[in-house]
Amino acid sequence: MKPSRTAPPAPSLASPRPGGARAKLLDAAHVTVRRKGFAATSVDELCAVAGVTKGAFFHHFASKEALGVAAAQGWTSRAAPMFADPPYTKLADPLDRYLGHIDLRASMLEGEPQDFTCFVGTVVQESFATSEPLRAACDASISAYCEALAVDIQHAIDSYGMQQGVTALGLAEHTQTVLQGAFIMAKAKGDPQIARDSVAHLKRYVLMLFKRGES
Amino acid sequence: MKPSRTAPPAPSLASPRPGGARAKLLDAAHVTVRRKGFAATSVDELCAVAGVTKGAFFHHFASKEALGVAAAQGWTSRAAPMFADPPYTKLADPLDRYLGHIDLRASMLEGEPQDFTCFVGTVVQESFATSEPLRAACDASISAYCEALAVDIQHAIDSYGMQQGVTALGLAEHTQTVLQGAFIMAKAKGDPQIARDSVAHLKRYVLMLFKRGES
DNA sequence: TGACACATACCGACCGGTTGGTATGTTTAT
DNA sequence: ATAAACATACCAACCGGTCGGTATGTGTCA
Repeated sequence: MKPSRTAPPAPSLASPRPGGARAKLLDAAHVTVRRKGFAATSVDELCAVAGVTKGAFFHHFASKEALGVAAAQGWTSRAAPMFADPPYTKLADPLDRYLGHIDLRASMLEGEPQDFTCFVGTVVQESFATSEPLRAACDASISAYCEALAVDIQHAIDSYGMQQGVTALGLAEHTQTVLQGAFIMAKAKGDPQIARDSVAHLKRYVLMLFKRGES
Repeated sequence: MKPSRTAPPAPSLASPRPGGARAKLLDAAHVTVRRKGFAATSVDELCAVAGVTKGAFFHHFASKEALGVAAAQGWTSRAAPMFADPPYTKLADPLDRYLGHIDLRASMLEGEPQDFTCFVGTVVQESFATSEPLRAACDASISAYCEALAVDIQHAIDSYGMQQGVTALGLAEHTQTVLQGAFIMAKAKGDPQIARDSVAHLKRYVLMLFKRGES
């Protein structure tokens, strides 16, 4: 609430040093919050995981909520290379690029849920009604993902055609919906297999929509 | 942790009185936890919402975790009438019954997210790695839903046939996956429209799978 | 070059309030 | 009467956040 005492508590916007306390706290949040949730993760624990002190925490972030907002923004940048780097992005057919992305997401569903699930999906579920800044930051991250994915889908629709009522952004959002739901199912079962199965259903749907599937 | 002092703290299993403190606390948990999450909901707040005292709370539940387990079990019973009562359950065609259920779930996606989202989905996301009893109770509730839904789907498959790789239980689980994901998206956007859109995609998929849809 | 002014990064003891949980007394239905 | 159902009072641990302080740059002017 208060604008703090003498020094503004978010000064390192121009210097996101890789080994600095700020970056280490953001990493610690991505790891710890995905395992325990946001509310159940204390500032002290975040500091312990990051190997910094509480003084450093409140030097870089005005509050725990502000750390959450910054971590949500950082999650988007962390996920960005997933769209730029992989080999399937070089494919000529935009539908192949979309399908390649779905395959990539399916292949990531391995190991422990806390290692493949989504930081912003976890946070928004707890905070949507209690913290508008957190909700908005998580929404921005999810929306950025959907909009990036919608580009290839739109190109695929332009090439292959599409039935009424299906839009590129809508299909991208449905893709994200299935992934978020798959994370919850994997957490409930303690096994990522059920998540892979749902992504397989999604791929089958996409193939049928674009009339590439058979039977 | 400790097995408690003199009186066992869960004595009212044989007397689930409708107006009793136990039932009121379970209701309060369903309402409050869906809005704020499990960890962020304190025992004091639960008691205040239920209109009972802390003494009553720990008379009926050995711990906050035990309340969560009981509330997850209670969520299943609370959702049960949704499968037994509605008019579509009287339809002769099992596929119509499945589609009727999807329509019902879509029609429920209105108002504030905290009023239509899933208690066990919310809880399991926070607790899957930190409380095995909670995770198991949420898993049991979700699995019961999927198995109930799979009955009609299996009948539909028996009538209409199905391509390889698609099972009744798998499709029921995918249905649940889309719903859980839709809840998260609605929370992020603060608007249930995106959730309804995803359920529409699910229905289109089911229609195509059973070759009832066109183009 | 060097010294002064100032900003940034970080430390860790400390604070008041809240937390889940306990101990014990009182009411109520059988 | 008696046991379950509830209320009151309380506690130690932990919570997010604040505090005064230090160490290390970094720009500036002589």
